[in-house]
Amino acid sequence: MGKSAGQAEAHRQAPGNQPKTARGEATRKAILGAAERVIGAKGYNDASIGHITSEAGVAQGTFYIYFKTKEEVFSELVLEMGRLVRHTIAEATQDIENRLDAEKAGLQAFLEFVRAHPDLYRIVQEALFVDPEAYHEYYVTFSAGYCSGLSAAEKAGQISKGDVETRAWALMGIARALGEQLIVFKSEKSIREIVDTAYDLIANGLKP
Amino acid sequence: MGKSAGQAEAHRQAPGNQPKTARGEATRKAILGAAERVIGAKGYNDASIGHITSEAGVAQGTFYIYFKTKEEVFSELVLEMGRLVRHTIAEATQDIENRLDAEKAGLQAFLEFVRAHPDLYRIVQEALFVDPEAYHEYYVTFSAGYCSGLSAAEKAGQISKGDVETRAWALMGIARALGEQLIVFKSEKSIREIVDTAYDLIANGLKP
DNA sequence: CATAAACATGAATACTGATTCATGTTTCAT
DNA sequence: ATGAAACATGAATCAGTATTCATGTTTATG
Repeated sequence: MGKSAGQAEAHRQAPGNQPKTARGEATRKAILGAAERVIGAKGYNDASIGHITSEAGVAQGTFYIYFKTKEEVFSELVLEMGRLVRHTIAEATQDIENRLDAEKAGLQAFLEFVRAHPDLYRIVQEALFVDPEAYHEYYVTFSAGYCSGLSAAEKAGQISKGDVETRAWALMGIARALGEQLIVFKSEKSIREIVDTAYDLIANGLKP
Repeated sequence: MGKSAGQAEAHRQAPGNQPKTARGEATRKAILGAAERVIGAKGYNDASIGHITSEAGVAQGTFYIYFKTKEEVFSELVLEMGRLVRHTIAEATQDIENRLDAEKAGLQAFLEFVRAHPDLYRIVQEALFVDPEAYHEYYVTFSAGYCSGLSAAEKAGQISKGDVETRAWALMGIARALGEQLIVFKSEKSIREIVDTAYDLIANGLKP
């Protein structure tokens, strides 16, 4: 059907333009990286195309060769962030049999990721206002994975019974809040300490 | 020293202008209420002063009699929200001796509040980008109260030992995520169900 | 090399929306 | 009642910035 369909990753809307040479590829990457830094630092609205292109070292018009609108780079950033986080956590937990251990390793990987990419983190938060659809996709996808993991663990008797969906949201909420404490509130605690405390809460609860 | 200092509530920066008659008071309230609805619905950036004043039924210039800038109404909304939430939770938990019971009642009150005021909820989220200082104050104040509550409970042997600060953030994270699930992701679960599941997690953890 | 496609430029366009201001109207104290 | 302060108006100002476009430059390819 028609022209060859480019890479394997298919999304909604046609992107502004896929680069067709190495030069184009590099420029597009430069713009995307600049957008990540600038939007992460100043927020979506204060990050002008001018800022982004000058950070990328290209002219203003060049932006529109690769992205249809300002919102489009933003969406792409959010999507990329989602893939990256899922990949990071999956990798950190892939050969851990026990769910509780996986929970701990996953939380640690997440917090380390967040500390390493504070910009991307803020971008996801801002997506709720700039691109609600992307925000939804981010969390829904995440939640779905979480739910099936919890179901399996429940069946295997590794964790107690309980509504998996609510539990998934609660656990995501813990991770998110601890990540936020780390980067927005600049906590100086070590990730190790945080994870140990959180794990104890997740595994055993507060009961004496 | 100088003129009488108005009401008891002192904040940073001088406000645009405190009204001095009943008429002014009413107008100011109308604008604040309109701002809550409009900003809550459209977000900070898409909510223009024109929208807000027309929703309030006053002329555009009237806005600036009571608020110095657009950001100032926003700040005020965030501050108000903080007081309201704390008040709601304090009231719901005031004569509960046991910390775990208080946790449950507090979560329930919070979720009910959030469901009743979805606009105010989104506004606090957006504060991270529009007015980081107000955002900080919101969560830091909250966290401080939480920490002292947990410390006391720990000393009284009502809950197990553990770093109170991390625990406080984790618990706030649970509440926030469940609130978000409720209004942003339009969950249809009853608050009762959610609270029961979350309470079990908080009290007993996931261990089988 | 030649030539078309891809890529790059940055000035010009177009529009939005916060804030100001000169001018009324209402309220209050005397 | 009357002058001053408080309140209200909405058109005009002013600035920022997303997007377009006419014009070059580079790259791939026969």
